[in-house]
Amino acid sequence: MQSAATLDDLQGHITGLRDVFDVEHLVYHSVNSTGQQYAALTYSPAWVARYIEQDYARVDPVVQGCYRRFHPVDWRRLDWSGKPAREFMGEATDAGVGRQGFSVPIRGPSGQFALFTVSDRRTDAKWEKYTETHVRDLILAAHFVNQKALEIERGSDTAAMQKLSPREIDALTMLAMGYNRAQTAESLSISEHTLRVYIESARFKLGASNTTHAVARGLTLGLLVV
Amino acid sequence: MQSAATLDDLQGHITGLRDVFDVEHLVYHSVNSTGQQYAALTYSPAWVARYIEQDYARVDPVVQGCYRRFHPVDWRRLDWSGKPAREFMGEATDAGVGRQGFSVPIRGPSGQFALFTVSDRRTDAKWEKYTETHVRDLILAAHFVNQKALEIERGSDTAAMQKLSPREIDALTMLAMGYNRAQTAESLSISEHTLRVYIESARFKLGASNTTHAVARGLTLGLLVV
DNA sequence: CGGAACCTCCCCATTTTTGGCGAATAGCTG
DNA sequence: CAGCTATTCGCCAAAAATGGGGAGGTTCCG
Repeated sequence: MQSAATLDDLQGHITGLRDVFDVEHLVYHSVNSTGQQYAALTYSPAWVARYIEQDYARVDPVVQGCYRRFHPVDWRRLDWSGKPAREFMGEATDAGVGRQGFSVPIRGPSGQFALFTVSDRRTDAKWEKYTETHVRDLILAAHFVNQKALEIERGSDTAAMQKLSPREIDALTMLAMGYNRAQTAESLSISEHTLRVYIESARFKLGASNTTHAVARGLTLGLLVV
Repeated sequence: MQSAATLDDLQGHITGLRDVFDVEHLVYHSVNSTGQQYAALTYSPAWVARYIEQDYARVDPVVQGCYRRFHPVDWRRLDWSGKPAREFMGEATDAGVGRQGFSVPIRGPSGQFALFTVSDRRTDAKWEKYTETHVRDLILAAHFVNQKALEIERGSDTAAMQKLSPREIDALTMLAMGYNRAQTAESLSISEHTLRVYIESARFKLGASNTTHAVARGLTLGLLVV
């Protein structure tokens, strides 16, 4: 695997940027459409292991909050109410994660989602000032790091990217909008059987086992615009 | 509709930024998960009408290319081969769209996708230089404009954002991965009947007419992480 | 403490989707 | 021009999903 070397490069960027940005921790975490995820970060390995083992991503307000948000966000503006979230925060601070944090969500095609985060223990006032003056640079740094990260896996999913024919896209798009076969066929003015051919060829191209899977893959691969 | 006023604001930002960036045309175009789209741009109304009427988004290499790309991209690096693309380019240049262009794709939660574009008629050499020196500012401007754009529709889809229960997410996620009901139920260690309850309640919450629709909505709303 | 939301289990009838056969026309590309 | 892909049509039987009922337990928030 030559990806090991470049993942190290990414880690190098991360630690380098931490010093540049003068923060305690800096994290880049990415999940692509195939579920593969990798991260480069400065947290302790113990905390990372714990986080994965406990599947804390499901609880972590930073992940949950950023996943449905466009703008970069200060951790204080997230929803920390709820028992699991509060417990999580307790453990996190014990593990050395700063109480202050700022995260930039990044989205790519194929449903890729990444998070670029800085965290620290400054006081509220200082942190406020810090984020204000660094938002722009943090956004650009997030783009930069994500770019580097994408270079690691380039080739693997670009090559596998299948193209769908216009009719196949039409078909899957309507199915994704909730139409069933009969309605879709009527809308496209074709026989239901013809529609089946499209669905099946799309399924084949996408390596999907059924219609729902095909639609899901079409969406996450960015082939459909619903 | 009070959105008319703010859409004018957006248009104001666009024309303002065009002068700041010293380009012929500047375009912001956004599509959200519900299919609503709006744009603020400096192209001629005739060209815009033509574009919509002909559904050129399906052909336009800028749209198609950026939709499956993360990085900002120079138009020259896109794939202009293929008959429809070449015809489209001919019409576009006739309509006053510059031959040079640079587009920044922007993605938000809920499947939102927007495109921030500058276009001009500079020579290749000058354009090369121009983009090199302005990438950073263009990225930031794209974020800024998108932020303004999101403010227009804020409230409409934030309020409608339904939460799914953990089990509902589990269920839809596995279905999106291609598992059928039997396999999904087994994976989740529950009876198939129980699984149905989740699927149905998720369908209800999402206003979906069938499983495929529910999965599609879950994905485009950013509720599922496949 | 009481309501709300979540998780879990079951049956029957009907509708919808899928699997497995095959085949013809048109258009673009090498 | 040959070859490939896209588009379009059909039938039958099996498998899967949906609709419409009902019911008991836990957990959490106000």
